[in-house]
Amino acid sequence: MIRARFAPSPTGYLHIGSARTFIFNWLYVRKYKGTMVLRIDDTDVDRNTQASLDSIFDGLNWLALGWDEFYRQSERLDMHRKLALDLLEKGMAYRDFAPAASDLEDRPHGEGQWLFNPEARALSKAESDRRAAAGEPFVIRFLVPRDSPREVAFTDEVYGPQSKSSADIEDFALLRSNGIPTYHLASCADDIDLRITHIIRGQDHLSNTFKHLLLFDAAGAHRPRMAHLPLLIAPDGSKLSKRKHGPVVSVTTYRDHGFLALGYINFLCLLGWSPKDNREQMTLSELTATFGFDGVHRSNAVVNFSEADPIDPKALWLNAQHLRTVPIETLVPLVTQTLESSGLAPYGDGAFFAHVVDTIRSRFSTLLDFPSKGRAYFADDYPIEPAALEKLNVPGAPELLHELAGRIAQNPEFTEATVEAGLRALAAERGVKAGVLINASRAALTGQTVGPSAFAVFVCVGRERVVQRLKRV
RNA sequence: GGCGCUAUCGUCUAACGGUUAGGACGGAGCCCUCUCAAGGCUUAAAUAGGGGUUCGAUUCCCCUUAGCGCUACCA
Repeated sequence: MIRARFAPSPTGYLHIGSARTFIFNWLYVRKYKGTMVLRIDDTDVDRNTQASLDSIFDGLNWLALGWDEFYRQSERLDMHRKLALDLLEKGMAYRDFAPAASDLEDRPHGEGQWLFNPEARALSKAESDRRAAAGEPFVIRFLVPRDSPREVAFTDEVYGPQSKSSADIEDFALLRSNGIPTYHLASCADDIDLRITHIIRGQDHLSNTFKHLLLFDAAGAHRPRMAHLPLLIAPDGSKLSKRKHGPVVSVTTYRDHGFLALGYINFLCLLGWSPKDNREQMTLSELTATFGFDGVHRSNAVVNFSEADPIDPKALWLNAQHLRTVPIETLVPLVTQTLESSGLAPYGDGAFFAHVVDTIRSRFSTLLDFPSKGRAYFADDYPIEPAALEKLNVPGAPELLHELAGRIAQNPEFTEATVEAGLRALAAERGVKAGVLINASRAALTGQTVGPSAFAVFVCVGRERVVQRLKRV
């Protein structure tokens, strides 16, 4: 039974790379009918914020993939501490009474010096106990085997065989002097306790894995399988960061730009993973069925955004593909919601509205296009574009449109076919090219020169409004 | 500095030693057409550099270069 976890820390909003990590975990778990654990890694009390936590849920809820179990590390600190204390007791960890390096420059960079503090390691148990009892602050460090260095090795599901000499691993901290566990301790203790079988996370943790393996071994626990994912980076090759790149890296940016969750998920999956058969647009079940570590890359992928456009063009294209292919009943509520947040509302009954959405979606890319480009279908106060005005200002056009309005009002039938027949007949009678009248109609009905077939537009605008709009030209 | 990871069109990627190095986005052009999309067709665009191994390297090995990660009492 597979158990995987997504473990964000609430120290910034949910960013695009984290979202992809979550998605890959989810896909893998669903594929093998396992359990998805969401765990909030909130051990850094100074940097945790409620806003970050909200942002994580905001993003995750929008993705709507869900999870099976939920935990917060801050509620499990005693269990983490117990592991550190056990290791101390067994002599696999030691107290370091040296004060924390306050800034980067203070950190030892000399030959071999960065690995550990020899004095602290050499401290006798009695002396260590005495100083601790006297109330002197200390940090508990893992005692990395150093006298007889050994190779710490594992096979990463993505990066293959990995190995590092324990001589190159520093005595990392387990428990801070304030009693709060570090990330390494909390993460491993929880992974053990939650019986995590697969750790799927960013490649930035690849080097940390050696430390974690040492911890798993020391605790006498089973090592989970490891799968590291290539990082998502900015066009200039730098790491995605809030400070440097702003909200473009936030998941909610895509939501707020009118993306379908599926479009976004699909796009993210194609960053660092490939189904290898040239498929691009895929449904969630196709992704679930196809996903595997063998298709995951080892090199970082660039999210192609710019200051002018925060959205990767390929993401936009993919979203457009999904926008025109998702089941219409899935799309209708989303469009309704989008219209409502723009102060608009569906026009006509459910079936009519669905027909309109279905007709106009084929040239839209995001949900935001419905209230903007599609405004004329849901409101009477739509703007008339200059190009549309030109179509209306063709000599004789207004009279023809008025006449057309009259005939449509007279005709009991109102379908694409009847409208087309009527319009073409009128054009023929007056010796005008049908195209002129068609284009003028679209301009009058939508204020735009672009859009669906004009006859489809007539039907989507609806008879009443068609007559109104043609007459007021 | 140490350790680790990575390197194919501008971007996402395919090619598990033998291909005219393929697809997609974006760009350019054409077709279709009542407009605009969509769709179809065409086109420009890549194996970081240098050594090996091999009959033959994008592919395997080494070096260089570049990028990234870890090297915190951050995660």
